[in-house]
Amino acid sequence: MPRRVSGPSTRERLLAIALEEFADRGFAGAKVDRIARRARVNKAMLYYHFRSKAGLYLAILREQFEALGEAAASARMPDLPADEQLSRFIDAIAREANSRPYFASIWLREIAEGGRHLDETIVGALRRVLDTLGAILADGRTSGLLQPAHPLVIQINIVAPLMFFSASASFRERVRHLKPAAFPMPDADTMLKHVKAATLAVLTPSPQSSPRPRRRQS
Amino acid sequence: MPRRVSGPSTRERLLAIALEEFADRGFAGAKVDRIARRARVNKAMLYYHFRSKAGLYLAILREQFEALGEAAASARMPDLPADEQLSRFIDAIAREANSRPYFASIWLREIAEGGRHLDETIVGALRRVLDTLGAILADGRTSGLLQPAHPLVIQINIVAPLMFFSASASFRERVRHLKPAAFPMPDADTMLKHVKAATLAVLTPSPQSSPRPRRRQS
DNA sequence: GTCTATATTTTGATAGAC
DNA sequence: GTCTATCAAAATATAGAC
Repeated sequence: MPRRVSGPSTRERLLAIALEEFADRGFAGAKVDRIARRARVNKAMLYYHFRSKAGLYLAILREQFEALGEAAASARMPDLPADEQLSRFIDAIAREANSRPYFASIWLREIAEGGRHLDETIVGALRRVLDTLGAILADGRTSGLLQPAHPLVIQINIVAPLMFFSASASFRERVRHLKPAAFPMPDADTMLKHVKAATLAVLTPSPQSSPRPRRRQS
Repeated sequence: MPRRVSGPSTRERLLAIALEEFADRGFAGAKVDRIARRARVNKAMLYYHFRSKAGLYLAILREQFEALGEAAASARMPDLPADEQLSRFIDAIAREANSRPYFASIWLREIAEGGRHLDETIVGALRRVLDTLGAILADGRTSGLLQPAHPLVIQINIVAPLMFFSASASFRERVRHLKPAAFPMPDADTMLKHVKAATLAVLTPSPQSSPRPRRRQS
């Protein structure tokens, strides 16, 4: 990887623009010519660096999902109370969705595609997310802070709203101009707070339950 | 619309197959030739009935989202307690996702596409869903059964997990064979129950709050 | 309503010079 | 690493006979 003084390398420019294109148009909808043109890179260079359109897409998927796995794993701190770890976990997912504006669309598209482009590396990253959450929930169960629950169900209840919200930003904007709603549009932070509140609300044992651990109320 | 004794018309066969193709591959990924071949219909007939690939897709989108709007609206019954209406609303969305296996993918894809293919008819159907939920939440606020909340936030918290779960069925199946998880995969009903529980849990006033309406606990 | 044949464009990919 | 030129396949769409 030659480091230049002259800004992002062609490889990096390709990755950046391709991310946008794949997110906005999907794998089939994105066009190699367009990516190369927008990145101001000769099309042949795309094939030189990534061998094929699929290779380019895979490079992007790997980068995105590995970052996700990493972020999720960093939420786990066995010494913290489980509910706090859970809150960190949700923050981490939300941070990915908000700081990487194209990530949510990519994820939604891959779900719809049945994960056709996700190789073992990426499945591993996703598994890492799920395992992290599983460990946090196990902590909560042990300490009595959280009720037992199915990790995948909880994960979907966290991930789906955050991704859906993030990916639908442009659509909401369009509709806001076309057919304004009766109420103002919520922002990302409102959404995040609600996901947290909902997740903790179901997982927190009801006050009259057995060990009655003291919970602060938000 | 000529009614035959000989089974589904070519138009209906095209719609059915195209729904699958668009859901599995997206608008750009679906191919007109393939749709025609799979539907055992001459390709020219596709253009005869729908004028273009986009026309065919739009017909499908309209049908799917109008059914959704209808289903959602039927959940509203002003005489029922708001929490019960809310439960019916969630059931209605889940029923659409489960009885129309391709609907969830279509929805996720359109979100990712920024709603590029959604015309005013469809935006209207989506608005109908949101308005229905808004009315139910307003009921709940009036009666004190539900805490005030942003309709769009609640809707996303209901819709996104259900669609995500439904659309990811094939992916989960693939992963189950490839890298089995430590726990069994949840089914659609488990997911639905959790979405309901989470939604009601956040929206139900905490016991020590002002009007203290009696809530049954599940 | 249905089919054959075909026009036209787009698209992913590469050869080969520099 | 970079660029020009170009290929071969695929894909949307239509003309026109029946």
